Order: sequence, then structure tokens, then C-alpha cells
Amino acid sequence: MPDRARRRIPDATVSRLPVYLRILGEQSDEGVESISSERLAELAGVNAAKVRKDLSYLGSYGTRGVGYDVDFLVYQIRRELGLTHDWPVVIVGAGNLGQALAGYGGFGERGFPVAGIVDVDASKVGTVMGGVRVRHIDELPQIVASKRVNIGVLATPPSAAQEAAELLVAAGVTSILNFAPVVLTVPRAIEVRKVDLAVELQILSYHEQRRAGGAVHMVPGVGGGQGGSTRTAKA
Amino acid sequence: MPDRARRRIPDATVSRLPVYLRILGEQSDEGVESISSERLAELAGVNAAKVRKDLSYLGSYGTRGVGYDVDFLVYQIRRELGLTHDWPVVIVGAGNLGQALAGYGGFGERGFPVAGIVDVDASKVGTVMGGVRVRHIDELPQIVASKRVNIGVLATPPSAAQEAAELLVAAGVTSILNFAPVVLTVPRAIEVRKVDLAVELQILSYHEQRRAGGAVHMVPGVGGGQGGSTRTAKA
DNA sequence: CGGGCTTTGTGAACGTGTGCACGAGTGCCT
DNA sequence: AGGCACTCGTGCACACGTTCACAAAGCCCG
Repeated sequence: MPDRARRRIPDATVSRLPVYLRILGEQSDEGVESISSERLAELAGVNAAKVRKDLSYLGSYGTRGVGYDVDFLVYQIRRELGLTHDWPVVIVGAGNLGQALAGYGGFGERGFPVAGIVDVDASKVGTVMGGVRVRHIDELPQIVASKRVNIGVLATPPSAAQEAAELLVAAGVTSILNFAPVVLTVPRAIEVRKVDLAVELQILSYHEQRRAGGAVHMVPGVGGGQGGSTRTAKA
Repeated sequence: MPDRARRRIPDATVSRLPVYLRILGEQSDEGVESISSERLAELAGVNAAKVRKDLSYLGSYGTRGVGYDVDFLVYQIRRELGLTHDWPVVIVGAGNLGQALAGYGGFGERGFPVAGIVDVDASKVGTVMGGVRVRHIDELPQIVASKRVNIGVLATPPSAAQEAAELLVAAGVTSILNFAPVVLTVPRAIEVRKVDLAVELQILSYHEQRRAGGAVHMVPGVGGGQGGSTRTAKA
């Protein structure tokens, strides 16, 4: 086995690997054993050269003239993404969003079991969401320590987010997925990713506004290009 | 008034404008009338030069030696993003996520009122979520037409997402916010944005795995860099 | 009214990401 | 065994985004 992939993988590639991984898993389930960069690119909605370049960061695992072994590639990507074992997560905030996240079974299935949900609101403590009992935020350190949690999910109202982030960091969490529309200030070493629904909608709004010529919005029924080619939406 | 901003704004800038907008709104509420690029950059967690360049795409609305007028900047950004009027959205899928999105008041407040929620499941039709009654997906065209909806939110299971997207497009929707972990195929003219929680977690997993040296995960209590400087997390 | 201080707006350099084009390796068929 | 068709891996050029650095522009104060 050669010197494998200790070089840094570009961010853009890292963000696409999960997409390839999902598609490859589906293909594997359908009994596909080998796949070309062209086909994978089509399914992922990207350029074939990009697929090859992305995969080349993992090592030269393709076979020229043939393509890539699906299962082997699944293994390699999972390995590179650190998905060879589970990463338990703790959710902070048992409001609307926290509930939905806990109830969304997809987490556990994909290797991110919910190790706990915490909230400051005593009236929420003890209720069960998605099979997990809500505990008080004071128990955060114990949960993180006992369940070996590295990843925290912030689902609090904006006003509580910074404080909650600090509690997560103090408890030993090193990565945070932040749903609150707030810019967090955390130690350098902490990895933060942000998901902001309002931002996404406002970006769509920009394009709608632009489409409409910067004035009134479109007349329903005319919008949407029924005629014409289809494409695979870019991520 | 000069020839204002009919030039295209870079994607990277568009995705930051909503962040500036939120911060400026907060500053305005606090009575701040003027703000420098340096201060705004600090609050947004970005470089000051980037702020200035971003804002320069809107026009030269700053005053040298002084800064930017907060309220005026709010107005200009809202204008450029098309936020001078509401954009009603329709949610497809009344499951866990659909419910949470409907119940999350932030949508309406930020100019994206929920014009309707639809689902295929007859047993869900008629129930009320977040003040909006769930209707059958067959009614989608009427909802889109009567409420002048341009933006659709996909909150279905993955298996139903492509079909749902096609129904949205057929109904006249021209922008889609997709929460399903699926690559959508839609007409070129349709703007799609994707939010994939599993992808975000897997990206965090990559960094955790890398941090741990590619082997076992960290020992709790050691992780997290208590010592050292803090930073403002980058988006 | 002039000099100095502050902050913007932007040209230029740099770094990252994308896509083409093609050499190189592999399997298959005759 | 040899040739052919196919597909990977990657060098290179280009586009996009970020950051620096500085001239231009405005305010304030003496």
C-alpha cells in the first residue's frame, strides 16, 4: 500500500465526497460493481474531470479502461471522511428545529447517532424526542464525556447561540454545526459549519428579483421554462 | 442616481450580503447610525477589504473617512436582494422537517411567509402546522397560482424529491430550496439550492478524523483548545 | 483655510478551483 | 500477439475569489 492520502484534500473536494459516497452506496445497492467517472459525474451533477481529480486525492484507485470498483471506492471515501466509526452528536436546543433533527432518523443511519439533547428550559427536560430524552444543559459535560461526543449541533434561538457554543466548547466538543443565524466566536481549533435557512432563501430571492428584471415578480404560469432542455442542478 | 448595479454580483458576494444585512439590522436596532467596513467585517467574521469590495458592487455608498450609513445600507442590500417585498413560499412534505420549517416563525418575519404546506399523505391533510393547514399535493398548482409563489421548499423523503420537484416546476415555481439528499434534475432556468445535513456532518467528520491523525478519535477533555486566542468563525 | 487623520474604493498580486486535452495504462477481440 | 477502444490521471490554462496596499476623498481642528 502506497503512501496514502496524507496530503491535504481541498475543501471543495471534501464537500463533494459525501455526495459521491451517497451515490456510490445507491449504486452498490442496485448491484452495480464498477462505475466510470463519466457516469458518476452525471449522477452527481458535476464535470467528469472534476470527479477524477477529486478521486485522485484519495489515491489512484481507478482502473484505466474500466472505471472504479464501487465498493472499494465506498470504502476509501468512508475511510477518508472518517466514517469508519460512528460520531455521536449532541443537540443543544429542544425547540422546533431540535425536535425535528432528533426525530429525523437519518442521523443515526448515517453514522451520527444522537447521544443527547439538552435545553435550558426545565419544562422540556424529561420529554422524549425521537427516542431520546431531553436533559438539562447542565448535564452537557457528562454527556459529552461519557458518550465521547466530538460534534455539537446548535439549534437554539439566536440570542442563546453564542453562550451555548461556549458551553459546547467547554464540554470538549471540537466541531459545531450551527443552525442559529449568528456569527459564532470560538477558539481557533474549533471547526464550525453554518446552516442558515434565511440566507439560502435570500439568495434565491436575489435570483428571482434579478430574473424579474429588478422590478415586479413573475406572472405565475409563465415562469419556469417548460420548454427546453433539462439539466442536473449544480450543488 | 447613477447607473446602479445592473452588473452581475459574484456568487460569493451574494451569499454574504444576507449576513451583512442581518448584522446591519441589529446595529440599526441598537441605534448605530454609521459603521465602518472594519467594524462590519469584525461582526461578520470576514476581512474588511472583502466587505468593502462586496459593498462596492452595490454602488459607492460609503463616505470616506466616515463609513457607511447603516439604514441606507440596509435599504440598498434589501433592494439588491429583492427583499423589498415578501416572497411567499410553499413547503412540499409535511414530515418532521416540513413541520419544523412551518413552525419556525423566522420565515414569515424575514419576508418569506408560508403560503402553504402540501403532502401526498391524506392522513396529514387538514392538520394544522405553525398556523398553516396542510393541503393535498394536488392543490399545489392552485396555491402557487393564487398566492403568486415563486419559491418552493422541498422537505420530502429522498425517494419522492425528484417527483415533487417536477410538480413544483410544473406549478410555476422557479426557485427550489432542496432539503432532500438527492441531486435534482430540473430545467435550466430553475434555480436550485441544496441544504444537506448529512453532508455537513460528514465534512465535520472529515476534520475530526484528520485532527485525530486518521486513527482513533480524541480523548474528551483534551479536545478543543481551551488555551489560545479566539477567532470569529468563518462562514 | 490648510494640514492631518480617517476610511473608502479599487488596481494588482496571489491563491484556489474548474475544465480541457492528452498521454498512459488496461482489457478485449481477432 | 497485436491492435483497438476505452477510461483514468494530470499538466496546463483560465476563471473566480481573496487579500494587500495605496491613492482619492471627506471630515475635523486649530
